[in-house]
Amino acid sequence: MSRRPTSRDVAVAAGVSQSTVSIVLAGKWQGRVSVHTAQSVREAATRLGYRPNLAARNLRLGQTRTVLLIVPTLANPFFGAVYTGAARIAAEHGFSVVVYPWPDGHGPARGPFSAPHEAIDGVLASSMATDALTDLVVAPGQPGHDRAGDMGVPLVMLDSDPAGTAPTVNVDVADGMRALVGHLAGLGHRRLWHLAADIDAWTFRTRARAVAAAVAALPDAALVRRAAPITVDGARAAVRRWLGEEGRGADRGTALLCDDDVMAAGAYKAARDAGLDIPGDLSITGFDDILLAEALEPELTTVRLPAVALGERAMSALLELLDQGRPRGLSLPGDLIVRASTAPPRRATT
Amino acid sequence: MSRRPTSRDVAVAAGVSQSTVSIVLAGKWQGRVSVHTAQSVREAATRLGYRPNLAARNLRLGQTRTVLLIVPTLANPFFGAVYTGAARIAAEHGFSVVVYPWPDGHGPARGPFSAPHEAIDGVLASSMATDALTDLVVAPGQPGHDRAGDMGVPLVMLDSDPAGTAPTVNVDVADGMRALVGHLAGLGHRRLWHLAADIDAWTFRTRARAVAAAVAALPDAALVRRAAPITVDGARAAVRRWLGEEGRGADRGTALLCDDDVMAAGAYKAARDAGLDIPGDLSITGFDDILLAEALEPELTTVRLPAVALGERAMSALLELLDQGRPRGLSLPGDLIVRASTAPPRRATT
DNA sequence: AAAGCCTAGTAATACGTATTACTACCCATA
DNA sequence: TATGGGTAGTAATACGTATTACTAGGCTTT
Repeated sequence: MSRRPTSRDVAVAAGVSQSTVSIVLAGKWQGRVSVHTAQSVREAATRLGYRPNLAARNLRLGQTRTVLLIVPTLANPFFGAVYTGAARIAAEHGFSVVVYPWPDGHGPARGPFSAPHEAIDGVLASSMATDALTDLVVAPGQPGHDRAGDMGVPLVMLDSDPAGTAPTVNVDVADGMRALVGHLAGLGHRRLWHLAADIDAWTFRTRARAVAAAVAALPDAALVRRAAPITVDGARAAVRRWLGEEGRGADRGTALLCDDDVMAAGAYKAARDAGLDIPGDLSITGFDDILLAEALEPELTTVRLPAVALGERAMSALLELLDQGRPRGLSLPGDLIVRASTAPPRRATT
Repeated sequence: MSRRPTSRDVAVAAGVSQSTVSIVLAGKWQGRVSVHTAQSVREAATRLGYRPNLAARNLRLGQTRTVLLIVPTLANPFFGAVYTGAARIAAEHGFSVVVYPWPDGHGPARGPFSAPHEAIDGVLASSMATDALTDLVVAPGQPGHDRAGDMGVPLVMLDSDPAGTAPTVNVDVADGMRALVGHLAGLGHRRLWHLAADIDAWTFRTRARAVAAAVAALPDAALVRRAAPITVDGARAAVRRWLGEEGRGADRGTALLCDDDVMAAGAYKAARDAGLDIPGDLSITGFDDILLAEALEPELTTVRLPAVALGERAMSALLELLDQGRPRGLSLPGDLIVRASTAPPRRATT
């Protein structure tokens, strides 16, 4: 018999009923089964190499104790840190976390959604476009599509629009951007460029608005924004064009705020290609503080996001949600990390 | 009734039996159900917002059409690329891939293994220590522990020891290292250092052996090896000590081979700390060709691993295994990518 | 008209587990 | 001897699906 052993096989081997096996292996046999019998059941289970069938258990219990963490990409280690935090809290409560990289990055789903999102008890979704999330929870075109989170499994969103129906655990990206602008302004920069991610997600919209507001609040400061893909090459090409078109005049920005560290790496390349010194000719800032930030030369001034804490708090919120609670959304602060990629502009513009 | 609707609810709503619902929604109703009835079943399902319970389906079918990809870490984007390849092939066959970052990196498990590895049809495991894999498939101390892959779910290993019982899909890391040594030797280097990962996994043992053999085959060449953690800081500290102890004499290596790109980033830092020019005073090489390699300044000479292809081939092998086939292990070549971090040694040592 | 076939479904069942309700037995007490 | 209570288990059941075997009724063929 090469068939995988079931609890009934164990029962036969131990000379007891299947119920007894279940009770013993669940550890709930105190006062219901004799020590001797319990021992022989465990022995039989070990001997047969029995492991419970999770599909059956899930069906019976109506839960899987598994949570799906949806991330836009695995190319950015930021989400690995989010996972770490979520997994730690989950483990404390007997839950597992499994990662599902969204097929289309930050964007909405194209084609059928194939993730096993029904065999799970809840979903954590990070930094996704809004459309993607409603598609996730309820198939488009079906009733409830406008009520994401009311149907399907409980959902907690990370780094997403707090105005949605699902609880959100956020990084205060607006404050982070304000800190960067404040830092640059303090150094004397007045002509700022913002290289924005070309993704319609809350987190990026918020960054753009925060930068605009912060610069607007400065006297005699100017801001120009351009969009680019969140890749080294995409950012590099965008900045190269930018410098080619406007780089000659006195109009050129003296500081470049990038929407994330990966884009900053591309900006470094483009600046070097154009013969600009960093930070002498151009100060550059990132966002996230991933590994890359410190590896760049000069080391990148950026905002460190509490990725691990983000994962922890999100998981806690989801557990509360599973427990019929009503978690409040919250927002964690980031930290301005000043390194070597920012300096006073060589020639003051005031 | 806020209970989630079942196929029986749909049946009642459509005025048919549950079997009919199941048949219609599975799309197998050709010639068994009238067009009119099929239509009303689908309409009822949509109206109720019915979605099948996967636990029940999995139990009934005895399969989940889900594969677990176990990776040592999400901090290294290499594994994101492996995922991409695996997911593509899986999707073509109606499978989903879910990622499980091993709690202890490349190493064996500590404490109970909490991954949902039973609710899946197969496992892909990448770059893990051997002990970790046997623990995964069969709990330690149980029969079959020495026959990983014979019990439990089918397993395909990536970047792992081909001598194991599970089929392996590998990168030819030995050839990659030989190419790097050959490149450096061609530039005139004779005193080589190898900064090795302090992990007891096949992939790193193989790299070390390949470097040793390649250097041994060179006339009048010398090699020194040290181990370090696979982190920027770990590598940086190791190289700092190394340069401090041996860096003064003529004994110092003129080229430093690092076991992966992340370690190379740490080596950059240490070299800069010591006032060494790269590649003038010290050539440095990496391995993997992750994003970081091109972002470093100077850009890193490394070996590009076909991560996406690796994931694709591994998934294909697993599907074959699930189909009762006997896939042969295979090994994909890497590509030497020469960038700016390697150059002839400033003063020849011969 | 009898026999067979096609159409359009349905009833019954099994997957493997966890749990609830029950029972048989033994012993102590009245 | 009857009653009650504790001990050590077991029988039965439900979770929701997919599938197999079956049936009722109408139609065609000989």
